[in-house]
Amino acid sequence: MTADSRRPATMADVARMAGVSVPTVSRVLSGAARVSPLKRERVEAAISALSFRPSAAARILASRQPMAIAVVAGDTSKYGYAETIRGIESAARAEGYTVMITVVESPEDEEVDRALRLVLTQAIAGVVVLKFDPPGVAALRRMPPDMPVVALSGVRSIGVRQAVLDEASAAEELTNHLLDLGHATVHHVPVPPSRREDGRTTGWRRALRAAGARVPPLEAATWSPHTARDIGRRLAENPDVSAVFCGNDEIAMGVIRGLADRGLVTPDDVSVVGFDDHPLAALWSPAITTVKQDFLRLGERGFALLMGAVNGTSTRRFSSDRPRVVIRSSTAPPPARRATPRPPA
Amino acid sequence: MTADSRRPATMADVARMAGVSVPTVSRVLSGAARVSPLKRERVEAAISALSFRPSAAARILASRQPMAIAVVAGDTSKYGYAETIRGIESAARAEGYTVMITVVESPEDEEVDRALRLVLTQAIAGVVVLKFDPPGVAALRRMPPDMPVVALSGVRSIGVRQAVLDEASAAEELTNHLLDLGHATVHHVPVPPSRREDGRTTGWRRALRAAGARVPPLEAATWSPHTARDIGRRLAENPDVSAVFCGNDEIAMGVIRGLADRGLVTPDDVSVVGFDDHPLAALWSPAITTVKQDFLRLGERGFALLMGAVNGTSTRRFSSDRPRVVIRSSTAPPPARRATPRPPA
DNA sequence: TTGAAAGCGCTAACAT
DNA sequence: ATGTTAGCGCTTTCAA
Repeated sequence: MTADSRRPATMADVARMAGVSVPTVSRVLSGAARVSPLKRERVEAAISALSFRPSAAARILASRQPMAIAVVAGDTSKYGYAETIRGIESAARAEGYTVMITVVESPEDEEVDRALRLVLTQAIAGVVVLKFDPPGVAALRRMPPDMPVVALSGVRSIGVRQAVLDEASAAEELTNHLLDLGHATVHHVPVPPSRREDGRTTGWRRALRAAGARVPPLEAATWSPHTARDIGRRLAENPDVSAVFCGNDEIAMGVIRGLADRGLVTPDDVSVVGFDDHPLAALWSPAITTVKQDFLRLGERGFALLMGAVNGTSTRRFSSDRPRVVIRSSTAPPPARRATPRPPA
Repeated sequence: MTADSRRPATMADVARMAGVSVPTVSRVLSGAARVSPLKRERVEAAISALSFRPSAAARILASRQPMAIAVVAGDTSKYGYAETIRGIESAARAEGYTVMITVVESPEDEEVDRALRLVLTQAIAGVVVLKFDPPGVAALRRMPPDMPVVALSGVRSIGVRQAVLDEASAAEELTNHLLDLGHATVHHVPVPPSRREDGRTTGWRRALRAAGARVPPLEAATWSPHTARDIGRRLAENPDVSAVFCGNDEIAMGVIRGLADRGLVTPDDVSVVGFDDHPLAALWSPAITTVKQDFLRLGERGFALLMGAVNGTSTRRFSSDRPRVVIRSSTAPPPARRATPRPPA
């Protein structure tokens, strides 16, 4: 008479126990249709007596409405990525959606397809791609055309539904801040490159060109601040360097430290700026002039765009936000004559 | 004759096009049973011609094997959390599992249940709970007993399958390092509290007691390093303070900065240690003495434990790892007489 | 090696 | 307001 207790309870079990039909149980659960108080009560009693939890797979199969979305990203734990994901998750949760995360480790087709297969094999309503790096770009390119997709990134591109942070404009403004202080030019240490030049570098170059300033060669960094420290030491040897625009705040911290290793003080000898407004940027000594990127909102905007596409409630394909320059203590006018670097220990 | 192109292709479409039965298509896809090369080839051709992607919901319904797990956490973007999640995701991906993330914002039953309902309503094989904070503890408590669960945390507790980092032992060792340098006692700024005292605080207290040192009152911090900075300024006023054990590296950075605001130099005037080995801890000035926590491996170990439970391949319920003290430049013997703090500006 | 038949547990359409 | 009837798109017996 009683259901096998090794097997999870089904709606049929609940219906039997409550003396109603299966659809009535479904109605109680969804709250969509009216059910008489008596039956509703009996159903609820049966549900908790049996610890019934509805099967997501069956629900999705019958209703064709997956209540999950996927996020595809080249990384999840670096500051900007983690914050963006947090924004997506919180917006999704507010709408009753769950977020699946899959990392794409490299831009090679094989690796991208393997990661995408994992995701596309799940029951999802759509995908948000973090197009911050080559794996993200590659993943976006290989998404099936019938899947609702939103790309999140720092530069506008064509053809995709996307939410962006206009990094180029902010980078231009930041570079101009340094030029306005009197620096003859601004050196640049970009974040590890996407295939295309990123918005930060584009904005920097645009500002220098517009000001007729010399455009110095790029210094290639990695995501590790320790590499940036080495770069800082190297920049210290170059007397032309009086201002450095770093691709993000962690790189700026490394560069400042590297300059300090050679006896150069920021901002007295060399001004340094970062990007992102990392939570520790304001705490650094000196506090770092940077650009505040609202990654949390980027994630929220991305999710909203995706929902518009999924529900057909909106045909908006684009959402842009302008990051804000935050001036702190790591920038100052260039010194009359820059200190000579202390030789390596 | 041809399938409605508005509707995604199903296995039946593929079977029809390839001139085989539906189960044969299924066999080709799963690779489980042998299929004649000819039919296999025709099936594969049909699959790509129709851009067929199998329905996850249907597969899970029929096979009862969800290829996803859920992660429940009080936060996702703070360093330890993000790294742990990264470890879970990469281990999961290697086994063909996808990871769903849901945040529990507060420990109140209502909020916890709302978040859990979201997760338990999805097709998942099991759950990993990040039991680092009160929401995590609450979530764990309210998980249904029939769901495979693994808890990840810094202290061992009973009854749950869990992977832990033995924070108490490491904290004790770290505190002893300071006592061995000659400090009369060690002040403590814990991370925001779980209901129970965390392992870091426990280890600190244990070391002081064992050494017969005075146990100073706790300084309540928040997750923000700026609060920690205020605490640093306050500690500067107290001449008894010669060594400070901070609950994590970000708090240590704040405290160091706050002490510096009052003219006190680390480690000359006051030694400061952190916890976690945040990527920026080594770059800070001075480089911070801390405890390296391998969150990435914690996540991997947690996933492995969960798989053991899900597949019944292993009955292991516990996995422990001992974090490692990393001595850098923020600790030194106490000064003969500590400098007097510079008055607030 | 292959196909036919029978579900998996739910929702939706329809009838009452 | 409620029950009956049909699927949703797969996997899994079972026969052949």
